Amino acid sequence: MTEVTRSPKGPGSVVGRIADVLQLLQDSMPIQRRIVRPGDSVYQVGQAFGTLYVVNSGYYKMVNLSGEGREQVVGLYFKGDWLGLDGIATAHYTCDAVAMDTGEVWAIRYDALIQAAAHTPALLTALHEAMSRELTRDHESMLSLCTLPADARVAGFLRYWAHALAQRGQRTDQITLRMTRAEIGNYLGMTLETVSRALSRLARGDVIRFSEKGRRDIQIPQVDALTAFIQSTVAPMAAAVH
Amino acid sequence: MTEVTRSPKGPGSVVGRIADVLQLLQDSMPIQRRIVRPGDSVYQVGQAFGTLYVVNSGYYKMVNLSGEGREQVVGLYFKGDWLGLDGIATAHYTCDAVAMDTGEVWAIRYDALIQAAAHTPALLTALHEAMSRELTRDHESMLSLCTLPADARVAGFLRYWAHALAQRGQRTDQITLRMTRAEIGNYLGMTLETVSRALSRLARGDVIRFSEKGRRDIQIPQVDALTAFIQSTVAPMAAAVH
DNA sequence: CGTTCATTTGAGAAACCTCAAGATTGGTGG
DNA sequence: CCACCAATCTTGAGGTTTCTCAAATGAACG
Repeated sequence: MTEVTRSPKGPGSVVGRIADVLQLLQDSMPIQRRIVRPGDSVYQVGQAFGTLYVVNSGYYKMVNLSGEGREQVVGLYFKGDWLGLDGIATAHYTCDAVAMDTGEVWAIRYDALIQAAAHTPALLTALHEAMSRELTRDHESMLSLCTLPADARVAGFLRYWAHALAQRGQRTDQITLRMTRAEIGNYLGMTLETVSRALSRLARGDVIRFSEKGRRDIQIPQVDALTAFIQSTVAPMAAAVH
Repeated sequence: MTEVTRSPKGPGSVVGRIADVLQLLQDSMPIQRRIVRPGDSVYQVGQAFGTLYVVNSGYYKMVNLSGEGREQVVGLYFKGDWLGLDGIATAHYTCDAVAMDTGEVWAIRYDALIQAAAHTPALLTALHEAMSRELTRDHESMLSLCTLPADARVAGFLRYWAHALAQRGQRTDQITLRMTRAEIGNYLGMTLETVSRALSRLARGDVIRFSEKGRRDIQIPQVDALTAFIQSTVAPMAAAVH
């Protein structure tokens, strides 16, 4: 375990760990702050790699483009997440990182990071944990894509978003999605109509509620209900044991 | 197009780079060699993380298990690939790494690797490239899963396997799959019957051929035909421009 | 040389997609 | 503040892909 100055949020908490990494970077590295607006690209596919970006605020999607125009959202990113890790191997970014809201990213030169890590090993730990976390997250995405029906994937998406907010100390009973139905559908491997129908069914079953403010504000009375719903779609006969 | 066949061992070739990494590890790190047999786990989910494994020979799959028994193959690994990277973030492995054939992996203590990297920076580069490559590969998997019909995903799987062999200096016109139809289907998000039908259709269209030796030996006269097939499924009306 | 597992193929069912029409929302200019 | 426009969202009906269930064939192994 690396010994980093702990944030006031409490040692060991996820909120604290995310804040700690940002603090650590700020203290030990040359950081270039960059404000982005909705739709801005942090970096684009094909661009020469050289810098990593750590999210300080805002919401971001990573979009993979195939040669012939197929387009795929392959990841969502929040405060404390790292962008640009895909570019290390080939020295070119392989995706577009797009801001879904106004926010701030911290640009960090990869070579400078490696140098600074020589006398601040915690930097290396932070980088490796970020990459490892993303691998695990990708694997969970594949698990959802391949084993869950559409409604459960949407429920899983909401749970993931709520969990990401909770980890960052924000309330999770009411979340505001930064994505259109089409973007959600692309991320989850279904059409926008299927997303809409899935949300309607979840609302009908009282797993979620739509706020009066608009269809992108969703109330989640209890996150556990989402988990229960997902499990019910995959093992509907769990009680029938004899 | 990658030029692998021309000078398989030449400097700068992919074959050379994979061999170089193995050589580097061997020269600069304490390595523990470990022989595995088909079905053996290199490591298992939940186990405490501590060591990474680099494939020296054999074929491996990474399997993600959800709590309730859902099971998902999330990656395939060949010579030179790293196993165990998912364990860094949480200090516990999050998947099972399973050998699909007899082979040898090199066990490397993560902390020893970090220490050795202090005076051999190339070790760090190799680790980061491995993680970054896997991220990019995961993104490509998601792209396939979400945007391609079943037949094209099977074609993409064969192309991926052939490409992996070509990068390692092996012939690619005849490949022996180490996976059952059920495993392939799990990896590609479809049932074993759909895999079987897709292979039959590819054979009928002469994109592949079955060897007389058995249904797991597949001849690929030209890898480009697989690419053409994939593109034909996603843009069938490409010629109709007016 | 039988037993077991893997594979192929068919027929019907289910999930999801496509196409289409309204309804709602958010932004913009009058 | 209101009216309008463009984009987004919802819902329905019908079509397509893929899954499920089933049976037969082929391969592997003691």
